[in-house]
Amino acid sequence: MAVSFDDKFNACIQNFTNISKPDYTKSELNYYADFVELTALFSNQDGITLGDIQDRFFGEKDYENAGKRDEDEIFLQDIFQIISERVLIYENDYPFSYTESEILTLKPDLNTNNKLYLSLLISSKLNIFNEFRADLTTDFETISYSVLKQFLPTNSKVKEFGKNTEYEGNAINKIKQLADDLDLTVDDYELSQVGERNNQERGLDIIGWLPFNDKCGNKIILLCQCACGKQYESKQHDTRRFENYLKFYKTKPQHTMFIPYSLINVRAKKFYHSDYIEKEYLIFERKRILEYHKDDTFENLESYKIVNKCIEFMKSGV
DNA sequence: ATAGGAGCATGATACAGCCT
DNA sequence: AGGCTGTATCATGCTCCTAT
Repeated sequence: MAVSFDDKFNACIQNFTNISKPDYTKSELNYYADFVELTALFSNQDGITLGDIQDRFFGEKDYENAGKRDEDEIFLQDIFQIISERVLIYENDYPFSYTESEILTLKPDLNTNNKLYLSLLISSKLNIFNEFRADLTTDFETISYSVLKQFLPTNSKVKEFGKNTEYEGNAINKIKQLADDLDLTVDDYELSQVGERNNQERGLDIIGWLPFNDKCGNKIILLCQCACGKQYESKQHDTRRFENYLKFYKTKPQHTMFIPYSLINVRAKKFYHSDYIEKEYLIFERKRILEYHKDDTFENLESYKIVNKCIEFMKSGV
């Protein structure tokens, strides 16, 4: 009854084929750019052009007036503008080449970071890679863990609190153990509000802190949440709950999110979708994750296998 | 068996823009 | 003005998964 890897993969390909045009909101060009990159990944080795995407998105459409047609044309150009930007900002990490002839194609030889890029791309399209959802979300947490370790000074502590956690018992017990590790006390009333039968993590996936040898609770602490789904906005409150459970001492924890989407807007030196990102959050998005992933964590993950399968699939030229 | 969590789909509602 | 249409937002519910 076990579904094989190949079956799952084929189901994903089918999911992708069934979507001729994803219906994100018009302004979400990033998401469309991701979809275009996926199209290039699953095309045969010839790559794709703006015209191919035009056919895929609007092939059936009868235009009543030229204005609408122009509007769609500009929309497509804006998407490819984002892709041109990505070529520049991701440099060697970018797994695609976008040539002078304006063909988007997968590079022939991909290094680990190129594959990690593809993994993040796939993880941000869980509706398509639905069959691998569990693998992709747990692997994303593992990747985020490794990134945070690389990002923080070498003596800092980084722990997984979600999947693969070393903390045991129900949520209340996990939080108590964590408080102990951090030399903090818990707010008993707030903690009593957590169900005894809640065995999970209450929205904290990873935690990192800069330790001191003393037992004083005054320290820099990062509370991290990993979110693959498109609704990462709505998960931003999750780590805030820990400000109720734990009595932080003279410092505020740094709320942090890991997101597989590409959010850096180079020209503005800010984020795309900036209005979705709350105050006082540190964001690790696609570009930053690639910048700080330096060890071999990724190569041992299921998502690495999935990426390789995609590449193999593309080269077989179906 | 059960609870909790992740993520998505769906449907109701409100609203802006456009046509007549 | 009235009505049509596409779009955005929100709450709800569904499915799948995991830990106990």
